[in-house]
Amino acid sequence: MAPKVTLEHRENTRDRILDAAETLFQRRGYHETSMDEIVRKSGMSKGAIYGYFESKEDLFRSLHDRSYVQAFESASALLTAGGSSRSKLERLVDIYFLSKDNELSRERCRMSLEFSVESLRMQPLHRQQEWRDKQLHGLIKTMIEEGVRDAEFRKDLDADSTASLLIATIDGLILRWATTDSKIDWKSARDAMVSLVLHGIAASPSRSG
Amino acid sequence: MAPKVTLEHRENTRDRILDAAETLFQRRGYHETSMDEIVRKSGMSKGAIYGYFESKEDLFRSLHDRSYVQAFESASALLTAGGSSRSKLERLVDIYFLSKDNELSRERCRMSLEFSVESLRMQPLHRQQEWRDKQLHGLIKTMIEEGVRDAEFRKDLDADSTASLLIATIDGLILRWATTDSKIDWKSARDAMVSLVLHGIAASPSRSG
Amino acid sequence: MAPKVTLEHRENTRDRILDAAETLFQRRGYHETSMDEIVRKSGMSKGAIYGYFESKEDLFRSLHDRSYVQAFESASALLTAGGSSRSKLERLVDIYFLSKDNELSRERCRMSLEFSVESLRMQPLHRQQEWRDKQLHGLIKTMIEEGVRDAEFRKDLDADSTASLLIATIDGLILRWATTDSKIDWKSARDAMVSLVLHGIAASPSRSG
Amino acid sequence: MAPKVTLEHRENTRDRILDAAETLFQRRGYHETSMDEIVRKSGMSKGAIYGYFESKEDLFRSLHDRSYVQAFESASALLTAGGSSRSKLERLVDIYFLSKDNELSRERCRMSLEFSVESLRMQPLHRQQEWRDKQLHGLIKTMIEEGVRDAEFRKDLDADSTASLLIATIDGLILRWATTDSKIDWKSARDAMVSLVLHGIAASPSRSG
DNA sequence: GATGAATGAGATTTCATTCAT
DNA sequence: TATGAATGAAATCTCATTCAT
Repeated sequence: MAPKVTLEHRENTRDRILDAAETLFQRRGYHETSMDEIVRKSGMSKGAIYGYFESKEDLFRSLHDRSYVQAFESASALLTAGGSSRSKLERLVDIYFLSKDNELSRERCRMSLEFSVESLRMQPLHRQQEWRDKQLHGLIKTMIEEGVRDAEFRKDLDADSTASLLIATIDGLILRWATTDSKIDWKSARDAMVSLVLHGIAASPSRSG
Repeated sequence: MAPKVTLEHRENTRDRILDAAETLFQRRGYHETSMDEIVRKSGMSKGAIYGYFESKEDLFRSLHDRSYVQAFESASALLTAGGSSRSKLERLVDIYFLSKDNELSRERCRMSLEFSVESLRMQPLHRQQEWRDKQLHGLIKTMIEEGVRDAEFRKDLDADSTASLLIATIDGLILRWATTDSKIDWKSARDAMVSLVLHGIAASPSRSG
Repeated sequence: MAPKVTLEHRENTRDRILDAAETLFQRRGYHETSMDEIVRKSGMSKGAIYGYFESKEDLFRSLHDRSYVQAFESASALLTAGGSSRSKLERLVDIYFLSKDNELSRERCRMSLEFSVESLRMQPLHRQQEWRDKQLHGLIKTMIEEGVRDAEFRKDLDADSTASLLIATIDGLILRWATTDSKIDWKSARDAMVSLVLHGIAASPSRSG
Repeated sequence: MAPKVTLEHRENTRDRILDAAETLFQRRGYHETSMDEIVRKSGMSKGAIYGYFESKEDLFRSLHDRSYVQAFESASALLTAGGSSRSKLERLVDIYFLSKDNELSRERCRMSLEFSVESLRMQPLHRQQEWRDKQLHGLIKTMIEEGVRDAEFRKDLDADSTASLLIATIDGLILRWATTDSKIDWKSARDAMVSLVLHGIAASPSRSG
């Protein structure tokens, strides 16, 4: 009856279910994972799971929520910490790819990608997702503006479109990474990307639009 | 009963099925589309469809094949045509986004994305997909090498990793595009991207990395 | 902790649960109403409800009990009160249709009907129900016998079968009433019924069997 | 491929499913009967049943349809056949209670009653049901008008409300019949009812309104 | 070859009831 | 005694695929 105990208990149980679902969705994909498997993995009963989540889709959604909040907090912390804009850029890229235990997580990227696809058919979520995208966009835009202010980045950069491109580029790397089986030397790929983003590929530093 | 007629007929029928599937997969997604719907849309019988395709997955695969071949041919043609490397870059971006009728097709991007996700669980296809990625990679690598040779691009570019990044960036834009509902001015987004890729974001043209 | 207070409390709680169930069963039907909804509506806990009622079915049964007792008391009172047999007949019909607040209650009729259906599969209850039917039958039989004695009704009436028919006719009206959505002028329907029951439809007053 | 064979086949299969469902719904009730039981009883596969009926509810609806059409045709035939109005009245009552094999079918009445209850929550069907009630009403109204014209029935009868009452009375008998377990001598109950309906219960033939 | 009725395993979800706290 | 989290059997329905005609 003590509410604190009950609440804590609910949190734990919820997390237990989310953990099981995360493992399975990452390993086998959303559609290939059945609720029965989540039941088995989590050790909970079917009814219990439906007491915490309205549906399989809601479970997926909630799982994404948790990941997003974790990732956003990490990104937020790193970007507000000190350091050069360049180093922030590097760390930003890392956040996307490193899981809790600082391991590159291809599975995680795959799930994230699958979520992007599925979320297209989840109307109410879609709104939320767009809001979050804006949040992230704002964060990175600020980082770029700081870089411009500190003269690390070009004066004539449009912070808005640059932020969009940056995000897209990182997303693209995730997609590649998630999609490929061949070993990639992650560090050098990241460095190459940062270098490209910093200096571009053009021969002359002439400014064209 | 001339075999040629029959072959032509088979081709047509096959395309009819693929067209129906394409429309439905794009509109409702792969998992949400049932074979019954494809039967209805295509006007073919169930047996007929299974005469042309081994399974629903095979149908999806074949559909992707057709799209890929079309896109690759377009890319190939554009890149071997004349023009500056910069203009090639611009056109390359366009190819990804423009459907047959030169319309931006968000639906198409979505299906392509869904295919990327699904293909992860389709082992035999996966190989093929990697081979194709290499093909595309080679095409773009060649384009970059030409750009370097013609002194349009920086001398110290690593063609390999630059090609990867380029592809990733474009993929990322697709993902954004497919995932977002808000109107995007496509031309200016593309120009911003090309500009970024060409000149980078760094303030000074000093070469680091 | 005086036992009387506790008993009173139990009665109140019991009624609170019955009220909640009544509202829901009438609004959504027995099968469509879940125990969770009753929990929510009544503001009681699950355990509490199961402390008062053995099962959902028992709850339904008890609810019917309460309604029946109320209705039977009303019928009993009206019939033993003075007045012509004809006026008793009229009032009898009304009792069936008027809820506590003297409003015609279609919902109530519907629930009563649903109960009749469900009770068929509730063996122990069935007995009770038959006993009650007999009780009501007796009440009405007595009323008819009085009517005959007072020369308001035909001498050759068989009180038994006439009572049955009378009940059936009223039940039939309930069924119609419960089942129809169209507005019915209740008073004139009742008067027509009483008139029909009194005088029959035959042209001549000749007595045939 | 011959359509006639296929159509006939479909009809037969459909009827086979309906027969199985009818038996079970009558024996155990709608809610207590599971689709699995219907599968077992009909000898069809689950998929097959869902190929013929959209849902369990649709199956119930269709079953009622079939019964209704049969009953209405019988009623229609009997009423348009010759004979006195009184004999028509008697036969009308019988139709309600006698199944195909001319057996009194309590089970059938129960199912019909349960359908009345369930249909309240089936909106689209509800409309149809009301239309049917009107159809039946019209049929009986005509019968009464003929009785009046032939001077078998009282001149001052209102055909409309009398038809309503008549139907209600029969429905009430069904309800009683369906609801009771005790043996009822059907013939004498019917005769008593017809007699009551013809001559009323009032002592004097004085016409009151 | 073509057809589409039939299959049936398996998916998600519900909900009356129990029982540890 | 009261609570409400947990249970888990059972329900409805889906759908890729097969195969007799």
